[in-house]
Amino acid sequence: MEKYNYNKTEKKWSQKWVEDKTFTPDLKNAKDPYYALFMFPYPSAEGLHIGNFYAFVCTDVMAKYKKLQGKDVFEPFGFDAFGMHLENYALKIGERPQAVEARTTKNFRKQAQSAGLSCDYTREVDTTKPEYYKWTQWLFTKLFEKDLAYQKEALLNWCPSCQTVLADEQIEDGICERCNAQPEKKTMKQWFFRITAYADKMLEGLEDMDWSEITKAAQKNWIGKSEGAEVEFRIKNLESRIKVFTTRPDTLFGVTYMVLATEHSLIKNLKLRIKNYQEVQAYIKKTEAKSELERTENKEKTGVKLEGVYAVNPVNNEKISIWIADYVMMGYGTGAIMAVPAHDERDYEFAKKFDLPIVEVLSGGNIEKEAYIGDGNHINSGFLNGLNKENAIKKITDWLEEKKFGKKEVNYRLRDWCISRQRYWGPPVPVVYCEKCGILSVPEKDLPVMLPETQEWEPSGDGRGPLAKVDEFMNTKCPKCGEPAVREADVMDNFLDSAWYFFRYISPSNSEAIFDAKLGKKWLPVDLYVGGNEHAVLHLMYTRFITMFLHDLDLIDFNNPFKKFRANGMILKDGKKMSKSKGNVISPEEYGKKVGYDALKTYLLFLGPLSEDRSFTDTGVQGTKRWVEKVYKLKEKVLDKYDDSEEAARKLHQTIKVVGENFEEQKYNTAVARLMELTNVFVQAKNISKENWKKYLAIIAPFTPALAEELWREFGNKTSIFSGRNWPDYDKKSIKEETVGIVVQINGKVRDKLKLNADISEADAIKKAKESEKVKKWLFDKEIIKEIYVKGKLVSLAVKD
RNA sequence: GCCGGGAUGGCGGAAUUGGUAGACGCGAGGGACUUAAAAUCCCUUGAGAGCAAUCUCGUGAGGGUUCGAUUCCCUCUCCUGGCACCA
Repeated sequence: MEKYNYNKTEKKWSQKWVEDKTFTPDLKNAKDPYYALFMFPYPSAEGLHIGNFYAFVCTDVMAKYKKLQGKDVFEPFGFDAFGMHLENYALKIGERPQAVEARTTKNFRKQAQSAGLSCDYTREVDTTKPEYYKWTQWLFTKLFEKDLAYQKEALLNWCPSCQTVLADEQIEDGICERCNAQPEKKTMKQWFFRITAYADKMLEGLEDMDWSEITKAAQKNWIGKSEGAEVEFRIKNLESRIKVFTTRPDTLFGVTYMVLATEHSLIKNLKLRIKNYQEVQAYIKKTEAKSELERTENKEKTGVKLEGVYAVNPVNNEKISIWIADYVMMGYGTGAIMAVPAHDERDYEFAKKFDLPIVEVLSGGNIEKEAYIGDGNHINSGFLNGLNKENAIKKITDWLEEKKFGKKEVNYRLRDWCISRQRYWGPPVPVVYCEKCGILSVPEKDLPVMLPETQEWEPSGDGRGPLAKVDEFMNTKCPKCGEPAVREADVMDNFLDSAWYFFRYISPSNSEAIFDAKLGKKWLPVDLYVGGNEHAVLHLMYTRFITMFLHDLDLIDFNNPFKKFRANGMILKDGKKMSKSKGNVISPEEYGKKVGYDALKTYLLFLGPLSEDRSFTDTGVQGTKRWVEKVYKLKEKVLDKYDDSEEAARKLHQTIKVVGENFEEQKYNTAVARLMELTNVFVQAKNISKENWKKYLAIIAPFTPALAEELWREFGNKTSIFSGRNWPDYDKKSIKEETVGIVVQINGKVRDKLKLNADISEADAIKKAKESEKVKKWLFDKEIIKEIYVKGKLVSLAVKD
C-alpha cells in the first residue's frame, strides 16, 4: 500500500475548495446561519504566525463541525493592514506602506488558503481600501454628530520613537507597546471618543456575556468603577473650592490635611496667596522631570506645603493645611485628595514624614503600628459615632448633599479614547476647519477623505501628521459655506479600523451603507469569536463601544457583538516563549510541509485546552502525524457490506456523541483523544463497514479535512464531505452497554470490581457485592453500618469493628 | 494591595462536575521485522513492598465535611494574567 502523500492531497483539496466555493455561503438565502470569526491578522512581513494560526484553527474546526451539521457557515477572512505596525516596518525597510501591504497580504492569503481553512475568500475585507475606510470615517462623523467625538487639550502620552500620541491602552508598564520607547507626557489638542459615556453599560454588560473569564476580568479592572462621594472643601477666606473624590466619605472627621496633584489648576490660581510659590514651582518642575515609571516606582513620600492657604473641613470647620505631592495623580478622580492618615497607608506615611496630625475615627486598629482601613465602628466622628461603615457612609453622604458640601459620586479609571495619530498610514480624520463655520465633519456624500499618495509620508516629529505638508490634501472647501478651509492632518487610530470589521464582512462591497441591514439581521451578532487575550482591553473594548454606538443609531438590536468569545492561550516552543532572536519561531507553513496541515492543526488542538498556554514540541507533532497515517491505512479494511463488531459499533456511536458534546464546549483536546481511541479500536477490528466508515470520516473531518475529503471521495462520493449534512446521529441503542463494571468499595477503598448486568436492581447489586470472595475478606468480623449503590457505577459499604 | 486563572506521572494533559486518579499523546525501557538503521508492529511504564495473588502511599501543603474528595468548605505556599501611590 502506498504511503499517504499528505502534501499532495492537502494541496489538491485546499485549491478545489476555493475553486468550488465550498465554503462560500449564500448569505441571503441561508436558512440556518452560523458566523464563525477569528481575529483578522495584521499582515506582517514574516508571514502567518503560529499564534494567529492557532486562533484561526480554533474557529475553523468549529466552523467545519457546524457545516457538517448542515448549517450555513460563514467564516470570513481579511486584513487589519492599516496602522503603525505595518508603517513602522515600511519605514525600516525604506519602502512605501502601500507596496509592503500589497506584498504581505498576498503572501498571507496564499498561506491561509494552503492551510485548508473553510474561509470565504470572496468577501475579503481590507481596512486600507477606500471602500472600507469610507465607513471608518463615517463612524467618526456619526460619533461627532452625537457629541461622542470631540477635541480637547489634554496631557497625553507622546511616543518619541513612533512620533505620535498614543491611547492609554497602548501604554504597557509605562512604555509604548509597539516600540518599547519611554513615552513623554505632552499637552496637546487631540481627537477623543467619549468611551466613558458607555463605562457603566460596558461594565454591566459583562455580567451575562459568554466570554472568557480572563477577558471579562481584564475589562472590569480597566473600567475600574469605584463608588463613593465627591466632597467640596472651602479655602479659608477665599472663594475657591477644592473638590475631592473619596470612597470613604465616612472618614471625613479624620481628615487632617489635603493634597493636590502637581498639575492641579488651583495652584496657579492661588499664585498670589501661596507664600512659598517659588518652592512650590521648584517641586512641580522636579516632578515633571520624573517619568511616570520613576514616579510610581519610588514610593518614598515627598511634597511641599502651600504656605499661607488653608482649607476648611466641612464636618467640623477645622483649619487644615494644603500640600502638593506626587503621590496624588491628576488623571484619577479630581486630582486632589482629602487625607485621612489614621486609615490610609499612603496618607499615614506622608503624615509621619511631615509630622502632620493623625486622628483615629474607626475603632479596632492599632495606630501605633500602622494605618488601616477598618470596618470598626466610628469614634471621634461627631454625629457618626457608633455607626458601622455602611451606615456611616449613607448618613454622611445624605448630610453632604443636604448641606451642599458634596454628593454621591461614581468614579471610573477608564478615560476617553484618544484616536488622533500623527502618522500617515491610517484613515484621515474626516474633519474640516473653516474660519467662518468652525469645526465640521465631512458630509457622508464627500466620504471617503482619500489618503493621498504622497512621497513625504514619514512622520515629521513636529507634533503634526505628515499629511500637514501635503497642500493638495490640506486645502479644501468648507462643506457648509464653500469658502477655502483646511483639513485635519491627523489620521485615526488603527484600533478604530478593527473595531467594526466583522460588520463589514457580510456586505464588503456595499457602497450605500456601513453594512447591509437585512443581512445584518440574519447574520449578526457573531456566534463564535476567537483570538488572543492581549486584545482584552484594546480591540475588545473598542469593539463593544462601537457596537453599542451602532445600537444607539438603531442599526442593530444588540449590544454584545460576539455571543461567545474565547481567548486562546499562547503557543510556546519547548516551554519557552517564541521570538525571532531565540530562533524558535514556529512557522505554520514549515510544519505544513513537514507533517501536513491536517496533522499540525490537530496537534495544536490536541495540546491542551484552548484557553491555556501550551508547549509545542517537534516530537509531539509526530504523534498526530502518525495518527493521520494510521487513519489512511484503515481504508484497506473497508468493505461494502460488513457486520461491524458490537464493540466497534458501540465505540463509534459513543465517540459521535462525546465529540459532539466536546465541540459545544470547545474541548477540542479531548475530542481528538476520543477520535484516537476510536481509531485504535478500528485498527484492532478485522474490517469496517462502508456505512460506519463514512460516519467515521465525517467526525474526523473538522480536524483532518483534506484526509477526510480524500477518503470520502475515494468511496464513491461525488460531492464534498462538507457540502451537506454529513455529521452522523448516534444510535442510543448501540451506545448502551449490557454489562457494566461495578466497583465495590469498603470504607471508600476499592476492594473489587464486578461485571454486572446494566439494569441490575440495587438490592441485587449489593447482594452480589457481598457475595464476592474478595469483599468477604474485608467484611469478616465487621458490622455493616451503611450500604450505598450508585446506579451502574458502584456499591459502597461502610463497616466498623 | 485588589480582582481573575491555575498547581495532577519524566513531559503535554484526562477524569461523566462527589464515585475505579493518570484517558489520549509524547518520551523512556524491552521485544519482533531488518545485514544494519529508519519506519512500522507488540509488550511494559505514578512511587514503594512482594516470587505472586495482593497491599501501602499518591492530584502544591495542612485541616474539615462525607461511606467516599483531584472535585465541596477553611487556612496557607507557589506560579500566572489584569489593575494599581486609584484616594
